[in-house]
Amino acid sequence: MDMGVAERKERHKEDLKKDILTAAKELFTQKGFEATSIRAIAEKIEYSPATIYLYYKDKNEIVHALHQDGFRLLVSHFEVLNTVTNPFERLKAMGRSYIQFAMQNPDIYQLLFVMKEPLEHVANCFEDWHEGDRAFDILLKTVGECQGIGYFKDLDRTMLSFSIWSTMHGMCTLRISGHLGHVAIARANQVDLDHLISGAYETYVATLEKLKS
Amino acid sequence: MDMGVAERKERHKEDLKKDILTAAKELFTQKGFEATSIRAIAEKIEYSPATIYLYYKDKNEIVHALHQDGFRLLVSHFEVLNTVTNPFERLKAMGRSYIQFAMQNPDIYQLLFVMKEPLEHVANCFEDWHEGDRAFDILLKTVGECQGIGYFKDLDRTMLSFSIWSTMHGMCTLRISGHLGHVAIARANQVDLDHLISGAYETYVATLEKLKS
DNA sequence: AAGAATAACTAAACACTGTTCAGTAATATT
DNA sequence: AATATTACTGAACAGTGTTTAGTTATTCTT
Repeated sequence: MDMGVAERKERHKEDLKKDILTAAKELFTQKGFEATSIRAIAEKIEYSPATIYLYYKDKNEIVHALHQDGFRLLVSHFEVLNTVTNPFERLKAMGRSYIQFAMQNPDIYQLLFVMKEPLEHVANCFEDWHEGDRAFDILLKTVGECQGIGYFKDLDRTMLSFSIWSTMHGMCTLRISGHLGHVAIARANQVDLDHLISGAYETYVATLEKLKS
Repeated sequence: MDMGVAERKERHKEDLKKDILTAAKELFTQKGFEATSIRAIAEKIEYSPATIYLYYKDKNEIVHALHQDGFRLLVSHFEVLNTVTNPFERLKAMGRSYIQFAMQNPDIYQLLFVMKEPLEHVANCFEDWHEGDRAFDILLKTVGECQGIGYFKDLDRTMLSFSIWSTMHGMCTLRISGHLGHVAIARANQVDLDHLISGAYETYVATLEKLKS
């Protein structure tokens, strides 16, 4: 087999691998996660279900691949914020970006931060999940810089970062899972949940604002 | 059929309905949620799978029934705290209770606050979910009382309550889902995740503490 | 007490799911 | 042209939630 043909075939194989991924991503975000079957993905790319297993050993491996994509997307959201020089302003913008990311891509958000399966897959692979760590590193660094200009003076940087992340994550998951909506509707406080979320976020920001010495 | 026999049969039916529930609860907390099948529940109570559908129309209806139990358990955790007179101390204790509840009953916690299915079932039923609202009402009331003694003066009570709930929920879910562990291990900061959680919580409490005018 | 009605229960099936494996068809190498 | 390799798939396995037709067992009526 001459070199050109080998390359073409290799390219085709990688194309197909990507096709599976994009088909999966589309179905996941459309139908939701549990509702997407290997058979449905196979049908979308017009191959047999068994073929998918030649490119991904598991359904989890597919999820894991999307995982990496998702994190790259999130981190790219954050990287725009480097233009904001004031670290506290940057921290506030990060929070808003985080919420925005979760609201715009609820299924991907769940994939990254709620589902256990891809995480277990990562645990066996060691190698990656670097993307995920980088996102947290950005938060850690920003909190550190905030401390540099007088915020959060006597608080542990790591603990505070976890606490902030938890608040963001809690807001996003309560919104996505529908539990926030349920409590809100029961109270008829606020029908527009996006306003409720941003209201709660602004209130949280207000509490952080007061932590300047 | 005389009255005594009718009662006995009725009693037996309700017993069986409860037996299904306790079997389901046991399996859920043991094997996890997704891993528990109707067939497994049926085998545990030594009945046919089809019998379960005579007592519960859905798997979701079973989940929903456990839902109510779970909320009662959570609220009972909170009711002990009525002995704490200082509202801010009570709020702090509530947070700790909430975390403790989630750590001791991770599957029930997920059932109450993460899973969508039982929530959708509630949406069709209207009637209940009162238990869930009561839990949030307790938080709302406590935050209000804190404002009465000078805390959170210029903050919206409802928004702050949502924010606090989000923080608690975020900590618990990140812990339960394993995502907290993953980031922590990658940093080798803290192997004991329970210490990490309580550390993050204490840091959060410290931020709230400073919001007294 | 015998027959009709009702209630409780279940075997078996349906339409799914993820996954595996033997086997086929197409391509490349010798 | 014959062989080896690669890409792919049909069919099956073991499992899922759920439904339905049918079988017992119990109760009511005559």
